[in-house]
Amino acid sequence: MENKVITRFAPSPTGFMHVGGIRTALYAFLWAKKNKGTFILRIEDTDKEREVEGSLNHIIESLNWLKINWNEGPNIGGPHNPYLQSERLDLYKKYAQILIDKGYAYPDPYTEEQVDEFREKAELAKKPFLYREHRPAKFDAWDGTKPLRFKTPEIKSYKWNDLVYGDLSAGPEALDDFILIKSDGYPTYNFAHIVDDIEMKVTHVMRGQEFISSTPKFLSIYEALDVKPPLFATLPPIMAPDGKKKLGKRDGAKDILEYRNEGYLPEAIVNFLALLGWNPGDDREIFTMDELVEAFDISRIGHSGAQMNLEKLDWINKEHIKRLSREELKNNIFKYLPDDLRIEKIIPIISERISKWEDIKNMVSGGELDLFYKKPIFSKEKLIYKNTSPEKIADNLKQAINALEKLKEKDFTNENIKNALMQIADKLENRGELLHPVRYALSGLDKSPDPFIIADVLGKNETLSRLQKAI
RNA sequence: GGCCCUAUCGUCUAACGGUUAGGACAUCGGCUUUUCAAGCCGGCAAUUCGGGUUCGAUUCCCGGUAGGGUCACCA
Repeated sequence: MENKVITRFAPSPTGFMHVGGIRTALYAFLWAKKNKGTFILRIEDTDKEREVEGSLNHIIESLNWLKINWNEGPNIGGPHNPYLQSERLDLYKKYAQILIDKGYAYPDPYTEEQVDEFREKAELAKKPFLYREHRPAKFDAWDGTKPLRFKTPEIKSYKWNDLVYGDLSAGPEALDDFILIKSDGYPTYNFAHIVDDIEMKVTHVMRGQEFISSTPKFLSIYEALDVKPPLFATLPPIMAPDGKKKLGKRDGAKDILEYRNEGYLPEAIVNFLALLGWNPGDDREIFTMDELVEAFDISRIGHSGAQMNLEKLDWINKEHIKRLSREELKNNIFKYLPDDLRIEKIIPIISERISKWEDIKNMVSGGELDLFYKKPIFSKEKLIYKNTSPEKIADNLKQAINALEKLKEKDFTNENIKNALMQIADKLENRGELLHPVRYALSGLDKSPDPFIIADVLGKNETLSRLQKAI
């Protein structure tokens, strides 16, 4: 099993998850699954300043909801315990010592203020800030109170291969003596993630485009440690709705769990995000998770940023709703109804009209379902179909009542009602002379489901009573 | 400012030198029909610009333009 694929998703617990992070997690997950490999969840909690309480649970809940399941990680453990970086500090110290021994790390002698000054100077001169230009001539021993910096072995240009972007390169200004261990004893991302990826034997690293420019730093660390780097797969950014910049929390990137609250199916979110930056190479658009695993391929990940398209998400969600079993539909729908007495009959009305569960709320209060929960209020004028006379309409309604009365209670079904009414309607000049007033009498709405299903749902008594009232 | 990445319908994208530039969402129109929704059929709609290379460029190269990223004791 030397070639086993191992991927990881390594969020920091600094708040909720949004689509960007989820998509990265999804791709790493899909790639591991496709190759029957391992998907690791690792928590990069090395910045205690930015840490947000409850984030870890939130991350776990979000991924669980979407069924992006990890083989190793917090709360389930694994061969590389623990999976919280804050609990792996000894390991980073060990690797830091290796670098110190090799002469590739040294304590930063400056104060933070001094470094800030260097930075401001560089900014003023419109030059990139490079700490290494201020690298001290000789180094003290590291006592742990100062930040430990990497001593870049060789300042050069890097070229490397990326599974998505192909050949990438960066100039020497991408290389610097960055901090390995902070003065608080915690490692930086730049260092910790490399140590962990080595220890956890990660084979494919997937992450956003924003890391391209720091890849030379990572490569120089791998070189200094004399370890072969993993394969890199860089993901294109997800853009804010205006398409102008990378989507971030500030641009309205939502907590992924909000989509759950609004009534999106996890399968739809996964499907949507999979297609945002990747395509299967054919015309398929609707995928289950298993189908995604099957179809996914790194080589078909795109290079350019993609904008969130909520309308498409609605459509995808709708398609997934269509594919639900009756039982699954019922389980999702009943929560939104005032009572579940009529749920069996109402399901078809709902399922073809909504794109997400939350839409049912609007159907119940003031929408197409309202008529089942209270008596309709209707106007005489609207009962009239086009130019038909009121007398004629009343007569038609009477015929309808007569026909429906003949139906036994248990035969009072959508189909039988339709047959009975259509028989009358077909004799008229216009079916609408009967069907419109019936529909309107039953619903009191300009827009509603068809009269047959309404009558079916209402039942015989209520149907006749409403028709009688209309006359 | 340096370095890096990107550029096909409004949006997501396909076409990896030769296609009437394809699909999907959205939109518009028609059919169906008692209204709405759904469904079916159809329309509109794109290769950022300028140079090359080539018999031939959406596709390869160079440049412009535009957008994005990055230059932290954040990840």
